[in-house]
Amino acid sequence: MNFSIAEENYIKAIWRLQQSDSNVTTNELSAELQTKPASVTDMLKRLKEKKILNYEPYYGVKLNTDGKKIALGIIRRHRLWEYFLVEKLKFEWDAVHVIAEELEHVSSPELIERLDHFLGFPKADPHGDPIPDSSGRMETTRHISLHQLKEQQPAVVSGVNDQSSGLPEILRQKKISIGTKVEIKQRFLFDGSLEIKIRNQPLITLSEQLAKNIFVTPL
Amino acid sequence: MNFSIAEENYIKAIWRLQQSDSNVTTNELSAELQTKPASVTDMLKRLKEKKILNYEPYYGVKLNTDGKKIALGIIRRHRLWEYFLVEKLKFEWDAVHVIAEELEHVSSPELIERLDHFLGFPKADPHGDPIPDSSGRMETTRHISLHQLKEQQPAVVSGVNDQSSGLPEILRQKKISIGTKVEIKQRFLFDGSLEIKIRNQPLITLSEQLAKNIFVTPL
DNA sequence: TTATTTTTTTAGATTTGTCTAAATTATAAT
DNA sequence: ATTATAATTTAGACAAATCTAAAAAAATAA
Ligand SMILES: [Mn+2]
Ligand SMILES: [Mn+2]
Ligand SMILES: [Mn+2]
Ligand SMILES: [Mn+2]
Repeated sequence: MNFSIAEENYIKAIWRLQQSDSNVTTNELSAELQTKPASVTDMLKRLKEKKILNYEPYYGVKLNTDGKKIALGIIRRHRLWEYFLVEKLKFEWDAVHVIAEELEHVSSPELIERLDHFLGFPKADPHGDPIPDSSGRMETTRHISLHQLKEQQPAVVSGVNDQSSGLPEILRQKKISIGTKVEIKQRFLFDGSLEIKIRNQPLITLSEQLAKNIFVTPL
Repeated sequence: MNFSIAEENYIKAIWRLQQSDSNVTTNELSAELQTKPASVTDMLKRLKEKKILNYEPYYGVKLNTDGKKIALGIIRRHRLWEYFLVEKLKFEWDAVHVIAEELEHVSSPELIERLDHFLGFPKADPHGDPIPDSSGRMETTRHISLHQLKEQQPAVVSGVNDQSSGLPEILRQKKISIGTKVEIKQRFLFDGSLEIKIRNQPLITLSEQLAKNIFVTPL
């Protein structure tokens, strides 16, 4: 089956929301996609027709097996393009999400397989998010935000928020990137800021805002 | 101003038809775009509203200065992507046109400038068609089809039809590619076939059909 | 349990891009 | 100069994707 750009954006949004909350509501989707709830209802009815999700009026929606596979195909395209934009075209990684939102809808399977090969079959995109393989399999990363990390618990930076602009600049200055080993030494309740220890570096301070945009995997 | 995918496809089609025939008709466009003449009329009225072309009901259409600039932007994107697909992803050049038809509509100027840089500022796409620069300037190639070339007139292959599938295979077998020096030794009126001389090679035979899909610049 | 608030759906309208069938205009033929 | 043919436009319809305003249902509070 073939999906329009609008349909693909809905499918991807449902998939994303479904990760944290298995049942996705109309209002959640409307917020995620910047549309009105009435438009969401219309689209859900159309996608139900196409048999890729279970939609129960008033009770929310959930992608079925086919729907999930389609979503992972779109996510694969999105993340491969993001990797291309950063690794080959030398974009900063806070600029690529918007462009990949468009590129992900180019629908040639052969294009994506060749792109994957050209890029050397990357496992993760520039934000640390795993790239599904051509059959839709993807490693489930179990990472939490640095803000949620316990004190004195060593962890490695495994991801960053893909939407926030200006993040690369501040992380470069703080000498933090994906793969950096970190540990929270002190947390201030006053403003949520953190004192962080990085190997061979003096203690550095991170704001709550910043810590919420960095994701880590505890060791 | 911003243009939809449908609008961009019309603009590009008008530009192409306008090259051989300054005044473009509704039926020509309808054939080129595989739509009905009535749909063309509707779109021409919309594009006239946007002031990128001169459209006189019953008398055809012509892009104005703004329209031509927009067209060249789309053509630039199309041809840069084609170059990328062949040079980097190793597609055969008969497969790339369809994919570039989609990629050309991704609308980030920064993306295209970086892609151009990444590719080393190529001057022509895989079919020998010139790539406009970022301000829309493009060398005007004056090439004719090999079928139209005069006998005994040396010429160099400067382009191939970008739409015909199977062309790379036969040209590889005949040892013809862009840059090859050719000369027609004999033309058979019976079937329009040609006897061609290529440097250091025995005479080869080309069908009329094939000769019409190869473009040359007389020396 | 009833009333209030919030969420969601329905009804009806709009824009874009397409179509078919009919009417109109231009062009070619007699 | 009519008439016939071909090209083009208009009229009216439709699907996709969106919206606003109103109605309905569900969740929450009193
Ligand atoms: Mn998108
Ligand atoms: Mn990403
Ligand atoms: Mn196109
Ligand atoms: Mn081309």
